[in-house]
Amino acid sequence: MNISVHLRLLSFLPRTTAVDVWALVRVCFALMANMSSSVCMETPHAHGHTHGHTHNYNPTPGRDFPLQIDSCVNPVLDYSAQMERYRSFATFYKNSAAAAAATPFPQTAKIARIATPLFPSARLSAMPPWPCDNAMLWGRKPTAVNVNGPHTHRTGMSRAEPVNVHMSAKHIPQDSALQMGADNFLSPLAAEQCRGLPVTGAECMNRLKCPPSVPPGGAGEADRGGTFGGMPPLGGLSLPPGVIVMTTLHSGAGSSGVTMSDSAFQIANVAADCQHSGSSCSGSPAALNGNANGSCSSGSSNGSGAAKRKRKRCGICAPCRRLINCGVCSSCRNRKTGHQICKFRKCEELKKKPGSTMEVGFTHALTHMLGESAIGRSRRHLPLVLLKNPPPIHVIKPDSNTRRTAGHTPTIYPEHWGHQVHMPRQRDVVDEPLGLKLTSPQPNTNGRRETGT
DNA sequence: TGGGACGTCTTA
DNA sequence: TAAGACGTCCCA
Repeated sequence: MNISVHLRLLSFLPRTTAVDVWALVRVCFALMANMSSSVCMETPHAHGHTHGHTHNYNPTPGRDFPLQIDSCVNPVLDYSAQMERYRSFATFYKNSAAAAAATPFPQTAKIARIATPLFPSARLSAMPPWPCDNAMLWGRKPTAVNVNGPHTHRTGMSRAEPVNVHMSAKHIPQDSALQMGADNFLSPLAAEQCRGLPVTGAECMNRLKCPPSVPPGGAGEADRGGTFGGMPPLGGLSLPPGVIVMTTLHSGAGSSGVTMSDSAFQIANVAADCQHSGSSCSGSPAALNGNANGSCSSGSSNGSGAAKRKRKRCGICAPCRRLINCGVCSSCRNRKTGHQICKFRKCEELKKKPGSTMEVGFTHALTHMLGESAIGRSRRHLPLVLLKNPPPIHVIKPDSNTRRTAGHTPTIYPEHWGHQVHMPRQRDVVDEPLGLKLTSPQPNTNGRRETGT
């Protein structure tokens, strides 16, 4: 589907004013910009050609609608093709893992290789196959789009060529198509705000683009099949299937608000857990870390020597929100023996030693903000918005092909894409933030054998 | 009961 | 110090 198609449709309408036409054009452009690359801003009739191609288009009702439908399907075809490409590359990486392990490879290069989108085209062009995922995190500058001119060709785009309006979308190089889609959709402001934020591009896009009036759990991203607001679910080449879009309290574009949203939610979790688990915490921020120095105790793990509870993923940090195993890191390769989560999904909080978490800083901040030790007291002392409106997690229900076997988070390999996945249960996020159950140093009950391997 | 994942120790 | 290995926890 492309703009020209809509303009063709407009040709069937009664005569409208130029202003009306371009108002509709802008609407169509806003809706379709992220879906296709076959963009030509001319109306199909009688326009002066200053560019190199001509339009031999005579709309015939009843004959042209199949063409229009075909144009609508093209993005879906591209999507399937992208998924097929991804699976092939996933297979490639999987098969070549052994060879890669045997070959000396600089660590930085290895990380870069893993962290880079698996699509070669995306690597080459710094453009992921879905425009809204990690795109902005790669520092790609969106291209300004001028849709106001009556004869605007999008030849000013960075790498896009002039595209014939009659060219089917599937004949267009995918890079160009995707680039155009993303660039049309993103504003420079959005890119700047997303850059550097510890969020995925998808989430950033939601934060930036979702209107504040969209109620959590309503007609949100999940209901639209993972597409962004304002985009039709079919053909919206936005997110790979299974990627869950997490929205936050703040729908505004302020980066500070975004950061504060996550942080505040984490604080809320900490405080909530203290009360929820029947624990009693002192007002000391250190207690909130749940480390041995804290005075937070609970019924299940008191300081007298109860079993040390494992910390759990915070569910908030970027790695936690990453849902798909890279499949190529050592943890993924040695999953059976390593028993470790993908390195890129390892919770940032779990990477830290207990007691060196960020809650201390935010606890202080919140304490100062509220004028009292809210964390050490009760949920009643938390900002009401945090209690009544925790950041919603839109969970896409897994289909029948996606098993839920893990105790924590399902492992999603690239080859599982195409099925929908879901996030760690909300209870993991809300009820058991990291560290709170840790009370005192315990003898090593886990650990390896006494004798080396 | 199977499997994901954390904690800790060992090794390079 | 990072990475790997493995016991153990935890959950469905």
